[in-house]
Amino acid sequence: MVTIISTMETQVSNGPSGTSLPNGPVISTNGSTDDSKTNLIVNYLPQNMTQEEFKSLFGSIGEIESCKLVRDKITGQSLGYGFVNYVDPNDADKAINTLNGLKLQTKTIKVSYARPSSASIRDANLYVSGLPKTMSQKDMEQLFSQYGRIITSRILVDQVTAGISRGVGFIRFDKRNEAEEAIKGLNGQKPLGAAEPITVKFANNPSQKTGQALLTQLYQTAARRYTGPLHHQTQRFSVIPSLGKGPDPNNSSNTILDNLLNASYGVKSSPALFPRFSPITIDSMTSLAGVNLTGPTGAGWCIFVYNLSPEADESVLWQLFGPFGAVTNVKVIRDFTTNKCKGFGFVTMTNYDEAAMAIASLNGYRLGDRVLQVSFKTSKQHKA
DNA sequence: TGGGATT
Repeated sequence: MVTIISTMETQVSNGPSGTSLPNGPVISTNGSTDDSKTNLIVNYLPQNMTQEEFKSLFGSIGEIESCKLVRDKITGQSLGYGFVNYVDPNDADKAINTLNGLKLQTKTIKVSYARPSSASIRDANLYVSGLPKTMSQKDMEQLFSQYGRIITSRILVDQVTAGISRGVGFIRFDKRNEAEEAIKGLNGQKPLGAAEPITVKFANNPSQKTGQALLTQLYQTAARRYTGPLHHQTQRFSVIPSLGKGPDPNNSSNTILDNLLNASYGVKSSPALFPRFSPITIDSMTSLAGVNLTGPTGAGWCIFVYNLSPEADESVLWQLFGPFGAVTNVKVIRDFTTNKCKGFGFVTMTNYDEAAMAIASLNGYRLGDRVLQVSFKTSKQHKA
């Protein structure tokens, strides 16, 4: 079996249709609301992200009218995408600008305006095989674009051959009838200069997954939850979040973090540095150091982040901690009058191993001209 | 011959 470690993909602008309108919900003459400027679709969400985490992430931008993580009807498993409808169109715009491209675990999420829901846009995804290995994603799009508007395209590439095309890809059209026309026109045809004909057919639906495949997926999801991130994940993506105003991931000043991550990511946990939560640990820590470790109090593991800049906002914390695992909440503590960050914040993570990995990796991390201090949140019981 | 975009 060949492991897919990366893919190439386009980002098609999905902007709201029509002319610009004043803020707030727009009521049309037939009574339906026009949510084209407030309703977003979010793609490539991590498989284990919950509805609550989803809402927390997008709620950090502004007031949400409604949001939904789409799940499989039968298994309840996340389908990896969801919808967020904001009250204010400005917040929808802000969400696209600040959260599109955010790295969460093994995924890079995509945030764009949702197209109006309609039967005509369903089942418009095509599976293409037999592509010449030299054909780029752009070439493929050019070939298919004569049949309609392309929403996404992707060519699968192989790890061992350093990103060489596997001759297999996907094309999603805006409309199903466009996809049908593309099949009629291109299935069994040789692209210009190609030796072999390509195969074009409708792609399988996620809900058409076999029972066996679902079991495999469930097993892998469960295994990942308990053994920590897979080693190959460090190769798929830079685990160092690329922050617009932060340090350059390619800059050598981050080599300490690089090494820490590369050393840490293949292992299950760092028990010597971060002993697992247990009553004995709490007792000894409390009595010896006058410090209480915060346990998994239903909400998860609370992490204290110190030395943030006055301009820091919630999205910085999402960007820093999101790649390490499930984050349920982030909070920047601000001065009441100036609304500037007071230099610290909190992050809540669901799983101990992921929280420990985030702390081990981000404590001492240089964010701009500041060095972060990151630890489990403690509460001083007795002042020395 | 296979990722995950329409509630």
